[in-house]
Amino acid sequence: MATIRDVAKKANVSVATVSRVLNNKGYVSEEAQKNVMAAIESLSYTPNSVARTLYNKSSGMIGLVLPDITNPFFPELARAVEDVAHTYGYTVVLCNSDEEVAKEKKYFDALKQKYIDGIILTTSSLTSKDYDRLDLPMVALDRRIGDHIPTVVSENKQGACEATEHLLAKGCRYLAHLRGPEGVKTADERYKGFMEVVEQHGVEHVVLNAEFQIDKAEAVAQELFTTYSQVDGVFAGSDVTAAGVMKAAHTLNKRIPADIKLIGFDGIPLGKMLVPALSTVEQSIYKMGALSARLLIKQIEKQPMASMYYELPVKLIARETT
Amino acid sequence: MATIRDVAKKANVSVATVSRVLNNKGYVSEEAQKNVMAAIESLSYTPNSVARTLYNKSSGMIGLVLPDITNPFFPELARAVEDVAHTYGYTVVLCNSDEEVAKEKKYFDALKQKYIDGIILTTSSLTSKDYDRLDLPMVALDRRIGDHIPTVVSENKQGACEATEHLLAKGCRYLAHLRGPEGVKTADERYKGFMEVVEQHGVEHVVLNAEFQIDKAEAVAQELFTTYSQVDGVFAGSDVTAAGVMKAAHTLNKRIPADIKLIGFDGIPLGKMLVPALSTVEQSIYKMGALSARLLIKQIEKQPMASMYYELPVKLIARETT
DNA sequence: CTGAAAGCGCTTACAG
DNA sequence: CTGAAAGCGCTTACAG
Repeated sequence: MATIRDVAKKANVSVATVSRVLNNKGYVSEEAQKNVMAAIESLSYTPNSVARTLYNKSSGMIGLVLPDITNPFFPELARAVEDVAHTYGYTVVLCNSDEEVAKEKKYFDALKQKYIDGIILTTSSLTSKDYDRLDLPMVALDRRIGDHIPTVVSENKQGACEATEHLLAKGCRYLAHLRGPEGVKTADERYKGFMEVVEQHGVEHVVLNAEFQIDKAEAVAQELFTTYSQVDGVFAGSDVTAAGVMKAAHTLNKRIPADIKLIGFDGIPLGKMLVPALSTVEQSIYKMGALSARLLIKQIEKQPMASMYYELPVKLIARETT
Repeated sequence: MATIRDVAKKANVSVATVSRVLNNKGYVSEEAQKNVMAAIESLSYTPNSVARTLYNKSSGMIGLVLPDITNPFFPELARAVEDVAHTYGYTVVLCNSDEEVAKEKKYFDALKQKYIDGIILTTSSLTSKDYDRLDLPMVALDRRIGDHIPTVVSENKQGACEATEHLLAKGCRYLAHLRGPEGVKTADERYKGFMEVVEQHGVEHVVLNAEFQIDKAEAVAQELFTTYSQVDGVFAGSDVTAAGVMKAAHTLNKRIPADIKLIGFDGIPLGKMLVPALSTVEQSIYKMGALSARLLIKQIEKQPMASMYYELPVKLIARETT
């Protein structure tokens, strides 16, 4: 591959002026400019980005740290991040942390070493201080890490309220909520929304923990339907959880929506594929990812951010399970 | 961050000997070694990988180019690639090409610029020559690009034969195949397997193109069930296709498996979540990804490869739809 | 407007 | 066994 030296030689100028035209910085005579352009063209030269990175301490790469790309919530998020990054000329490094502290730290070290420009976090295994120590532009996506880190989440509580109201509107009188893991902010918010509505309406209810996992959800739902046979409406903490509920209902010969109404949360593609199609509270997953990427790039490029905290609206989608 | 200079100063040696202990290369006296180690420790020094990359022309990064991470076949593949890469100390750059020539080329330029060490391709928009010109270690995953590029695929034809035989064994007498896009090797192979079995058994059949897309599959299946009401067995070219078939059956009040038996292909998590659970031909997706990554790293590190072509076995999983 | 030089943080012949 | 020096391919003060 041609280097800046080759171009300089061919254009009969110094490497400094080649660099100047490359970066559009400093004075360059029209003639020099023309010669350099021609030389670049004829050598089909492209500047070596590693050399640039070494000097500038900026790599044009951003890290996307998530628990597991295999979880159906993340591919769309990753896609959005990558799309935005790509249009702004950034490259995305993918990191599956499995929420393990050691793995996350190892990734951070490696990324920092590579002069990564910033990181989007959908995990929060480490403490707020650990993240601060990184001293890197960051965005917290679907998580909250601290007030000083720009954050993008959905209106989880609001969505949970709407889902619960929806079940009541459909005539349910005994509600169950299969919540996500305690301590995970999104799960906690959804739980709060559910509780607020059932308490306000004084409706009977039961809450069980399904950890956002399908197998766990299926097992918990089996138990639920056996122990609380009066339950006629289920708010699942996620669409994957809801899929588990549907399997359990099927095994126990409970009909959805005839015997039990069911609504999920997330709006992942899965919901549409299920039969009957799953009612859900749809998050703007792509928008969340795209916004995070834009916020990160703004930080990197030292542009002002309008706000440090974005809560994106959710949308109730009534399909066939309610 | 501390540099090699700082370490050298602190250890009272030259940067050359620090580099020697860092790389475990060349002679270093025990004492020097000890001093350097201590200095590294006390400064918590880690070598700057960008500087290393610049000199070595090797970045420790590999590119994963796929059409769209949002397609449920790819997350597990990406996860496997990332896991293996990570254990060997490599970092993965994610690229969604949408099968667009221009995008793919742009990615390649950017990756090459960054001294990427190798690329795993699950796309094949460009010509074989374009790939050769890259002059980079490569592996073709779930695609075939050329004989000189190591390739990892599944036994697609064999799996299709088994799926078709399975439908026949379950008593089906009029089979339909909803195939994937023509020209895509995996889809073609599955089609061939289907045809081989139906012709051999002289069983009535019809083939329609569903492009591996759920909406398309649903529409095509609706048409299928209306036009060919005798069809009692469907081999869907992918699990996503099968999900579309299930939706169409539901709308038209065809019962699965009572009226129509259905089997998919891929073994993605979706299949287990459907009700009834989807019978399918399971590919070892994770293994394919892991093997590709290992093959790529072998090439990068100039180790011998046992073979240029790997066809991994598939497994028929009879669940509730047959 | 332009070039020589130093520097980004490493590695590796080359002498000694 | 060790260090001074050149070089990987850029960028940017600094003189002129």
